[in-house]
Amino acid sequence: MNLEETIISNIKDAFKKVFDHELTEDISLQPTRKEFEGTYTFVVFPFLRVTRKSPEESGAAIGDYLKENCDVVKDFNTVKGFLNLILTDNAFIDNINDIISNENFGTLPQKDERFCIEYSSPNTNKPLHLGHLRNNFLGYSTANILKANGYSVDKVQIINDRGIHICKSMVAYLKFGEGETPQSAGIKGDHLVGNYYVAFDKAYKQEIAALVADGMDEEEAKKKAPILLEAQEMLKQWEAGDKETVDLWKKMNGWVYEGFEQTYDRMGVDFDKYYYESETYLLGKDLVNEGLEKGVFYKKDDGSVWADLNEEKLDEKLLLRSDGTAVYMTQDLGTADQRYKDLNFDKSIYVVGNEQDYHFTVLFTLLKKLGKPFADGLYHLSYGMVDLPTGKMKSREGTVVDADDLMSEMVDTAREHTEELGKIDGFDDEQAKELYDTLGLGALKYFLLKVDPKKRMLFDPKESIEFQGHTGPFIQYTHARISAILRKADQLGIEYQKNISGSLEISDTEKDLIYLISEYHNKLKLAAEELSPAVIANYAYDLAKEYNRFYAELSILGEDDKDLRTFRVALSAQIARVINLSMGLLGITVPERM
RNA sequence: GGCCCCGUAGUUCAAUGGAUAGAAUAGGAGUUUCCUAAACUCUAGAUACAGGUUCGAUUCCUGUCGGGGCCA
Repeated sequence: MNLEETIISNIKDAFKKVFDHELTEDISLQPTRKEFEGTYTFVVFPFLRVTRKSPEESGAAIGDYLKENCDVVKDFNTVKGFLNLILTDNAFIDNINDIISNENFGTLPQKDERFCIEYSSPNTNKPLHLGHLRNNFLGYSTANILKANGYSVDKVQIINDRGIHICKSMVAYLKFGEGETPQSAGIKGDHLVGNYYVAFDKAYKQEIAALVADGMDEEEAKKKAPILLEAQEMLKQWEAGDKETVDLWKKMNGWVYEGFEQTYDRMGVDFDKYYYESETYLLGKDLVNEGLEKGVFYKKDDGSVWADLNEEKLDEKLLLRSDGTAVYMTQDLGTADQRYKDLNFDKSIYVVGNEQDYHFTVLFTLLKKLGKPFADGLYHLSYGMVDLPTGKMKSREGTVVDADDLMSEMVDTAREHTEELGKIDGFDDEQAKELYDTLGLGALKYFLLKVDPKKRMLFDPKESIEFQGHTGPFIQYTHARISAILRKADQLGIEYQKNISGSLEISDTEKDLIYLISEYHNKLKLAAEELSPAVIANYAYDLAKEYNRFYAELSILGEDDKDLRTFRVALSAQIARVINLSMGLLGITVPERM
């Protein structure tokens, strides 16, 4: 039982003994605000009906009981209905000792629950951009958080590798490509294919303009432009399995996948299983038939199939066109079913932008109506868009921030910054390069993960990514500082990995630090409940900030009292450990030196 | 038009219904014979508006205004 649980249990006893009342509801403690003395605060307002006394008297009665009966409570004060508990120094020492000796600290007991998490899920007609970075970092980090909570996790992505968009790139490549390859052009495959997608759009627009100039109505021109007709024809060829078309499709997608792999590698994300739409786009029709048989879907006179979701206030939804072709929803129904068969998950999380809120609400509702056993375990991790100062990113307007470019810029900035500060003494070239990667990507990941996923956020290319203040590098710097201390402590032969002994007088800042470390598991649980890496990101910042204050306030290696010196080194080591754990959950590495 | 999300310092972000709304950044003032100043300390500055529920509302409810998204 940890400190908080001990106190809660004693508070329950207090209610029993002092007020003769058995508390059935869960009670929780809050951290005491800085301006008051104490570590934990118990809010008594909600229990006044039980105590039948004033807030102050109620708090004092419980405080008296705890002071008398609870070993860890040294004293208390009450302000209005807030009971602030002051703990004994030993309580803190015991607490830090528990953590030092706990090899599994940072990992919660294994649970018998299996998660599937889908993220990234790109199209193969263009490279990854800033929005994908938020998506990937969120998905990857959330998977880490779930694993640390003791769940089994399968990371999957579904690649949108078919359809009219890829045919557009293919048509443009045939027209303008002249046999170019990523090797011959010297650019990544995903970028190369993306260029042809852009080339298609350009040619398409020119053709529309020409047709309109000849007197055609614009709407009609958009449908009749020859290059578009070619792309549509190519899609038919592809669906018919035409060898030449399929070969070209495989070749170009192969280039894209190579490019993507490089990007994922640099991002530091990975997947356990890949799904391809070309293999799943026909799934789902069986489910539609199943729905018809069960009477939850219906057929219109023209043969199209619909679901009536008016009861759920969601309108009517098309599931099969009159010609029998599927829509996205059909496919997603089939994919969900398939994935359940493959992975046997209890919970399945889709990391997809909030512009698709409606789509997923409908999807989950349909699966429930079909009586699928897994439907209740589906969850849409709906994250907000990343806005630029100019507004939303639009590929047509060239306002997309490319993922590869951005990562490179971040690493360059890290290098410039580090050189300016003259901090590369003693680094060889390879180490320096590694450090720039660590810092540049750390800054980027932290920036994108520190914000509540649900909220839209602003990315200002010029000002957003800083290396000072509430940033990844600030936390990384704290870790580097501690590492330096530990290196010296090793030289001095200080044994800081052992439990602390002796009676020590510890400062408020040190108590705050121990309190923060002891909160780690709570934060880990909270982050999993809310599927929010931001919880961890902000926690890591609080911890680093508090440590830097401690570092400035007190001398660690220079402390004369040997026991106190060992304690401070040991505390530092545990802070470094928790920083490492937290940042690891975010997919951010922390350097030993910087 | 219908539905959904969001409005917090100049700016970017915090705050399970709890105390005097926290940080960062930009602004002002300081700290280096001492463990890494990518740091620390001090200072000034915000809940869009109007009601309601509550002992207590940034948080919950209603309306208004503003921003974004989805469906046609």
